[in-house]
Amino acid sequence: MMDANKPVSPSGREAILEAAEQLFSEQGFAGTTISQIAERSGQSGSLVIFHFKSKKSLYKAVKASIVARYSACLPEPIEEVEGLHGILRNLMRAMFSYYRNNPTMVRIANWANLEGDHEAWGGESDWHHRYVGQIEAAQRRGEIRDDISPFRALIIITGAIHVWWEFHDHMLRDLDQTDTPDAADECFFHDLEAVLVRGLGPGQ
Amino acid sequence: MMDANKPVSPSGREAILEAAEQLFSEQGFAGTTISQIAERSGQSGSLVIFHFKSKKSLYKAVKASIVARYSACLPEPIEEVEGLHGILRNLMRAMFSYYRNNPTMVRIANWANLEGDHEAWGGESDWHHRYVGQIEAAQRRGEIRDDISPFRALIIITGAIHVWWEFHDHMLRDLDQTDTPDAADECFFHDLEAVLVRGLGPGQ
DNA sequence: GTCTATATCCAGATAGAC
DNA sequence: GTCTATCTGGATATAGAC
Repeated sequence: MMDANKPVSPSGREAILEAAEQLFSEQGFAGTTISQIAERSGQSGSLVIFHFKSKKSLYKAVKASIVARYSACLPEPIEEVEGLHGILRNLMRAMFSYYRNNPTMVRIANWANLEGDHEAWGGESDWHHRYVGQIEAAQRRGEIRDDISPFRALIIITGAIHVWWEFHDHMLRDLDQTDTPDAADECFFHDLEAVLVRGLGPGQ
Repeated sequence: MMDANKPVSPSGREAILEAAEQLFSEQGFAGTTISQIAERSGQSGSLVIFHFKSKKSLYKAVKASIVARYSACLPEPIEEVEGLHGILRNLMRAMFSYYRNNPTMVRIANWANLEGDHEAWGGESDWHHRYVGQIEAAQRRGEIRDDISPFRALIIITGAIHVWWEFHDHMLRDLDQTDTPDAADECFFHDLEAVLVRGLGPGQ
């Protein structure tokens, strides 16, 4: 009789998937070996292959599982949100919590980008288009300046946040003055919002 | 008799270094093999080891050569530049041409960041501090709003440009409306500048 | 400096017993 | 499903002749 709920201690297959996700995110595909995955998951190397056929397809399974697990967390299409302030806060808050809560996904996406993997991150494109649409609508309502393309406005917003996380450690080590990482995130959020509200606002 | 000038056709060692730079930038360290480097450089695998001792140290040599070659191209400390507009254009133009002209460096730096290599890109830190200093000075002169930390202002500026290049292909494929890549770069530069000039400007 | 040959190791993957 | 044993290939690196 199958138990529909997640088991308390993960099955062998689950343990492998989890260990693989960690290791791929730390070291990338080429930098990770099946033995490492076996060791960290407490399973044997042959079991890894038994469950997933090949290293390559395990990698795909990891990505698929991430997408399945987190696509629900992607910024929701909160249609009622209006106004530059609302759109900005909504988008920024969603991205911040997204990046904060999914460190392995962020890293794997970065590896995948370098490796030339341009598929599979399915939801992302929809997500972009949805926000582009929101920005366009706000422009029509006169809430966002309309001399900037909505596509590029979105990149400016998301780019700053993306880079903040991509070089998080690097920046805190090198340049930041704040005490704790959390405080640094807060400050960045605050300053970025201030710049964007004014930079994207209407009027001249 | 040594020729001080670069030979027209690169020596074996140079050819290896060049091929290695390409391949590391395309596939990362773990994803690249000595055989590939040998093949692309037209040399033998043993020669690669002969010249560079090990794959690891060849990787270091590649990074060192990149730094040596391009550190001169880093945005210069044009002290006379004043005013938000001047600083912005100066920084943005420098970064754009930098990214555009050094694609292998950009990719290798991204690999290195994921691989956890937090040294070696020596000039970068000085470079950041210099710009932070410029922004601070402009704030004291009242040319840039002073409720934003100079450090975070720099991240907002450089972040947008960095991401633009990191996902250049991705974005052009997915979202952009312009005809040519060059035109897309132009437009992005233009829009980003417009947003930042207003977003970072003084007063309210 | 350049080659051939080779050592060594370990990766990914298979076979088959249990 | 899980194990042990094993295959095969390819990786880094060395040795030594030329």
